[in-house]
Amino acid sequence: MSENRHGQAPLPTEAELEILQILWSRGPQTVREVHGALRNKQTVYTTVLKQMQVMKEKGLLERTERYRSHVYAAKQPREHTQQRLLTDLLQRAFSGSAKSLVLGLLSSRPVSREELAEIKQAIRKFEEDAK
Amino acid sequence: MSENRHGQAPLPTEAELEILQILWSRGPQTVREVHGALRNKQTVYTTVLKQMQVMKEKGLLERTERYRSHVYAAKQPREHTQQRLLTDLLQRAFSGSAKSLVLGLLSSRPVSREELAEIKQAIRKFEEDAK
DNA sequence: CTTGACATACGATAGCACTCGTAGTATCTT
DNA sequence: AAGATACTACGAGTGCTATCGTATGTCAAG
Repeated sequence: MSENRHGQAPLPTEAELEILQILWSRGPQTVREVHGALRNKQTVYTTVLKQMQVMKEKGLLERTERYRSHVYAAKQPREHTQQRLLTDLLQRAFSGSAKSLVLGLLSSRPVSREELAEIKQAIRKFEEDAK
Repeated sequence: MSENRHGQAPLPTEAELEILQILWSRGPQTVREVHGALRNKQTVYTTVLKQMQVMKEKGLLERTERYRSHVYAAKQPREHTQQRLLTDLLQRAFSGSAKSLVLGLLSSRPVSREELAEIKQAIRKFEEDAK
C-alpha cells in the first residue's frame, strides 16, 4: 500500500519540495535537523515530522532507523526530480514546446550577461555530451 | 472581495490551466463551447461552469454579458501566465538558476536536432531583441 | 399560457495538503 | 526511582480544488 505501481513516486508538493531541497543540499538528516533548517517558516516540529512520514509513505524519502532518531534521505536525486517537474510544466503550460519555454524564460525577467552566457554554455555542454 | 490586493491573480491550478489553454487558442468562449472542447475529460457541464465562475472570482477570467449566455476570456495573455508559472518553478525547484533549468530541460528527454536548433534560435532572437 | 430547451447560481461532498496537539515511549539526569 | 527531556505516532481540524446535483430564470414554440 505504500509504494506506487511503477515505483514511480508522485511529484512533490510545494512544502515537500522545500524539505527535499534541504535533504539534497545537506544530505540525509533527522527531522530535528530539517526542522532547524526551516526555522524561517514558522512551522512546528511535529508538522515537519508528519510531513516527512507522509513523504516516506509516498516513496519520496527513505528512512534508516538509528540509535535514537530516524534519518531521512531523498529517494531520488535532485536532478531527476527537477526534470520531472520541468517536463510536467513543459507539457501543461507550454504544450511541449521547449522553444517557447526557453523564450519565456529569457523574457520573464532581466537576464544578466553572465546568466545568458551560462545558459549558452549549458547548451554547448549538452552538445558535447551528446556525441 | 473579488480581486487581489495588487490586481495580481493567483497562479492557475491544473484544471484552470486547461481551461485557459482553450481560451488562449480559440479566443473568448462560452461555457458551452469550453465544455465541448473538454469532452475528452469526462466532466459535466456544470463543473466547467462552476470552475469558470471561480476563475472569474479569482481574476483569471473576464466575463462579458451577452444576449443569452456569458462569454469568458482569459484576463492575462498566454505568455504572461507561462512566464509566471515558469518563474515560480525556477525559484521553487531550481533555486533561481536558469542555467540548471536549461540543462535539466535538455537532459530530461531525447531532444531532436530540430528542437535544439529552435532553442538556439530562441536565444539568438532574444539577443537581437535585447539591443 | 404552458412546456421544453438552455442558461446561471449555488450548496454539498470528497479528496488532498498542511497544520497542530496530544499521547506514548525511550533515554538521561539527579 | 522519579522527573525532565527528546523522539515517534497519530487523530483531527482547516482550507482549497474539483465535482456534481438541484434550484432557478429566461426565452421561444406550440
